[in-house]
Amino acid sequence: MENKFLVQAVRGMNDVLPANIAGWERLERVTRELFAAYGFEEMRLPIVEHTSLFKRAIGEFTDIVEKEMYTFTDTGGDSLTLRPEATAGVVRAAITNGMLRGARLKLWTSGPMFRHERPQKGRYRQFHQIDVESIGFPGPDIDAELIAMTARLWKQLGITRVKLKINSLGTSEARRAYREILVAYFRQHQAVLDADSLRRLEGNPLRILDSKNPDMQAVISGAPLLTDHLDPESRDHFDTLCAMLAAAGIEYVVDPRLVRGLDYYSRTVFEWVTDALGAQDAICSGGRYDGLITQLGGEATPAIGFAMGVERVVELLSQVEEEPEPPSADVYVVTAGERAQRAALGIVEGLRDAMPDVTLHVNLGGGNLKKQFARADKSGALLALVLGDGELERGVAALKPLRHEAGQSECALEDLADRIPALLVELAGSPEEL
RNA sequence: GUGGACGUAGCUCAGCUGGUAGAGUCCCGGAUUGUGAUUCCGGCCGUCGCGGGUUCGAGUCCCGUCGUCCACCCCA
Repeated sequence: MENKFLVQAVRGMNDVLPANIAGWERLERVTRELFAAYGFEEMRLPIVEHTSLFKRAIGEFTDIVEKEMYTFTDTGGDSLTLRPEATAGVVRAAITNGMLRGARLKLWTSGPMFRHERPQKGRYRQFHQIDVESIGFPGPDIDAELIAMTARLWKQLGITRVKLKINSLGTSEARRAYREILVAYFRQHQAVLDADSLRRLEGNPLRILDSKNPDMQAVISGAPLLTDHLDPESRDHFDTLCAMLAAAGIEYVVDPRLVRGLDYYSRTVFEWVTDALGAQDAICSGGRYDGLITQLGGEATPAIGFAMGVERVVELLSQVEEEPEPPSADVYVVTAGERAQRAALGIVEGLRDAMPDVTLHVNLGGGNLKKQFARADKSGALLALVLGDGELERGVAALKPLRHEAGQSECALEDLADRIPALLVELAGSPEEL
């Protein structure tokens, strides 16, 4: 408090504290197992890449590149950037490690991403993504499988307030042609466009379509649809994807206005949204990027991927389930007397060897017995193990149940490793309120 | 980047129209010097986010700034 202006977290960069870690660990565990079951392999990538990688992959005129990247010059004079997303790095790694020839890669990675945005709920400057990429599969079968895998993930996590939106952006040629038609349309109605839309008319006219401004809805609903201007191959690709999703029983809505803010997407795009998180409602989204790899200098390879916002999914998780009790100790060891205190570590190490599954918390930092028992109680332990000078002289220790009326008993030191696990099973079976 | 709300003890909060701060909880000690959670008694903890202004006097009013939250924007 006194050094507040000196010791301060960087804006938009959060600590995840022990009280909140459960959801993170659960999401990490479930995704790890699920991805392995679908044949995806983990890779770990640098957080920093050359700035030019993101400029070329994401697009020079996107918001991310224009105003959100953490870019700096290192002491060698290179322009480097803290990754704002994961796909560019995965593709770069596939190229530079010679993984592309005849590639059929199923990869996933995770970690922090960085974007300099104004923080709000579900949007932070350092945030975490779990990212999945399939490289070398033309689809649409892999498109459907990826989406099915995400649907299964929500099911396994117990998340229900989500909806799947899909769309096709067509090939980059088709998109370019559509873009001209769209710009022509909006220019005819330029008088009713708001300031944001006028700005986007030059840079990224497709984004005008998902404006939230109520006054814009009339113009937008009258705009020509990308869906009506797809090239025949993309049309087939998308129709087959829809049929496969339907056959798999996965609910979706086709949203012709679903466009992405990154330039590399082509054909299939999808987004899982929720109504439970406020304005930052996209929890998982991605799409196909068939042209990106050649654009970055690799041999032509089709690919599709998605990223999930960890903070957002964890927030959803915390809404659907009680925060689990923090892990508590089985046994709390208290000591009485100087000799017992010195002997305690050795005795406990021996017990850890003999009963590795029992969690033993040893009282640290001294304190009288009153104090030690108060700590034992707060630790949640079922049992207190009392090592006192008097007991040790007789070769015994005292065992006191902390959640039961059952009285304290003595046990020979050499029998503790047998007696404690048996007692814990007994005590765990019938917890009483004291 | 734009707009709005809010910053008081470690935590949760109260402080009416300006008269220099309070509760609960937590923590510590005692009643019980080898036995916890309940009870009772006592104690510690604040430059009222920070800086400036108005005033005899500012937690309270004004300005600036930093931070948090929400929305726009953006997106995972």
